[in-house]
Amino acid sequence: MTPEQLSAAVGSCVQDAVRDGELGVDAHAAVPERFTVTRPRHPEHGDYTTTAALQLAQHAGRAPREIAELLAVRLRAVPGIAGVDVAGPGFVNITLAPGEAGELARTIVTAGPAYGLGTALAGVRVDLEFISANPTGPLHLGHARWAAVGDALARILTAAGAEVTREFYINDRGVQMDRFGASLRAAALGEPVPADGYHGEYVGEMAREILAEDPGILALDPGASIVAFREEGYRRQLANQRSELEAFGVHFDVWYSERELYTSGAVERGLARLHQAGHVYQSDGATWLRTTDFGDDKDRVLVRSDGESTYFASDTAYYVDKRSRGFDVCLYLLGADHHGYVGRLRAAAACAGDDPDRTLQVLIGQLVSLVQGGEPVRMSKRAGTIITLADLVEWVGADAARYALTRSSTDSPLTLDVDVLTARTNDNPVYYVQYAHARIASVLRHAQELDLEAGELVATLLVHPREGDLLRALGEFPRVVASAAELCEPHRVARYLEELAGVYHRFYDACRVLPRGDEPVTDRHRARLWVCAATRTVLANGLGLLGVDAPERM
RNA sequence: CCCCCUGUAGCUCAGCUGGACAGAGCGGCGGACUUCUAAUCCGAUGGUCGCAGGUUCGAGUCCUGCCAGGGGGGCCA
Repeated sequence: MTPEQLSAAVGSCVQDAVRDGELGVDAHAAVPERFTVTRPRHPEHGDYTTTAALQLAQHAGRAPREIAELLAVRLRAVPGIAGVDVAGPGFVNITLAPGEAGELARTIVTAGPAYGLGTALAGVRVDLEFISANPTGPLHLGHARWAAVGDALARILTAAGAEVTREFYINDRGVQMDRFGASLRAAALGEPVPADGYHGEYVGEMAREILAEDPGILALDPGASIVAFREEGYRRQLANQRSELEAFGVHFDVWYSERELYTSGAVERGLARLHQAGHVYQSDGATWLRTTDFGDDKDRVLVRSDGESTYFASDTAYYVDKRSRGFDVCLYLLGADHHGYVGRLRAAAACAGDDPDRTLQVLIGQLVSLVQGGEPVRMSKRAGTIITLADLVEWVGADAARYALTRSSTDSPLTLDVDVLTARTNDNPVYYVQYAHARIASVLRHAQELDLEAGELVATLLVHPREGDLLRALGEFPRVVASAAELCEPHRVARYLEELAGVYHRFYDACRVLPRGDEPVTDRHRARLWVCAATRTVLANGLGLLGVDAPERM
């Protein structure tokens, strides 16, 4: 019996009790159809606990303990439930019949890669935009966080049934691009880079490459030369970013150019839509969007008095364009330094006629910093002391990097310690999790060598406390995936895997799986092999959601 | 002035969207390798959950106000 099935059983017991008028609750009152069952911290509280009675007591005419007793009577009649106790103020503690938990091993092994998938977001089309760096420099550590988190989130939302498009918005329009071109040209000429330009070492390197390939580029008049450098630099930088991300295991379905937004007429269409909705006005020679109609603290300029469109115009038009491409939800992953966007973006969505609560979701992630030798390492794309995504992958490998970046809540600032990450010690929990997987793979290899097929599962033999712990942990996986998707919090999967790995290691320590020496093969050996196979499946599925490899050997 | 995030064990951080006596890893202390991978496990130690109120059967979790740290507020990008 899975937690989901148990939860449904509790729900139907409640419904029946309400229907029979046992609870003193109005039959038409809003009673939840499902009550979550949780794993109690202490074993003496049973396998699962529900607080349904405590919740029902709010609008019932009976004391919580009385309700709990009534539910207990009904739950005891449910097949697969061995015992029900009422404790404390009205907790209902449930103990499953021997073998019920063990059957989960069969369920998991049978489902294989499908174990953990859900349908909560079935049919929902999600546009997930993340990173969206300027094509003027390498991807840095901050981008690395969004790359890891964004890709993991995409995988998790997909597992919850959503149809996800990973989208990268290329900021290839505006003065930063011109500054990039001017910086490249200055470097090629051996002149100092303008103060407002780009000063990283990569600028000089790239300038030399461009010059080597096209020596005539400096013969152009300065304006044309800057444009030529800009375009060639753009092309190379974008290609670099793309290959760095592929090396990191992150693949985007759509690379959307801001320029394209203009050449395709998307900006005009977006502005027309806003005009039509009546939220656009002229003032001081500029075109404004009345975002204050929808909670923004001031109106925003769409077209400046000099005729240039603002970034806000692009962002708004881009949103409208995404919606017109059929996405139900536009999900943005932004750094904390862009949180000022959220209010105006929501207002813009509302101006376009949408309900931002439904169609727009913005995740604000805190910044990443780096320490080395106890000293903070400044990272600035313009200053040149920059740690890139490629550096990180080279130093610690994609797995460790992705895992370290994904296991923390994006609400927390993340500090990566170069010394720790480069030392390759077991400080990094990814090894702990991967080791559990490799350990199981090893056991299963030995089983195969012994010609010991898992065979028939006699689930009632799985009665050791560590086996119970492991099975209960395995049962949590679908709910972890579902909540990670609902809350857009990939780190929940990582934390769960660490817990599962720990539970497995303790099981392994206490429960011998394979027969020793000439010991005859028993059903207990076989049952434990089933549990190992199930654990391996969940570890592999979970690591897969994070984009981290599940190694056969370590 | 306004907005966002954070404050939990020596350190880095979880805390299942309000439940039972507050958790993990790392560091430090003490143990376990003739046996399936010791990248592991076990034990002891370690916390007025920033402070003060409030909501209720019940608060690390929700509300209000403070304190501290970080990040933002533009006809910049």
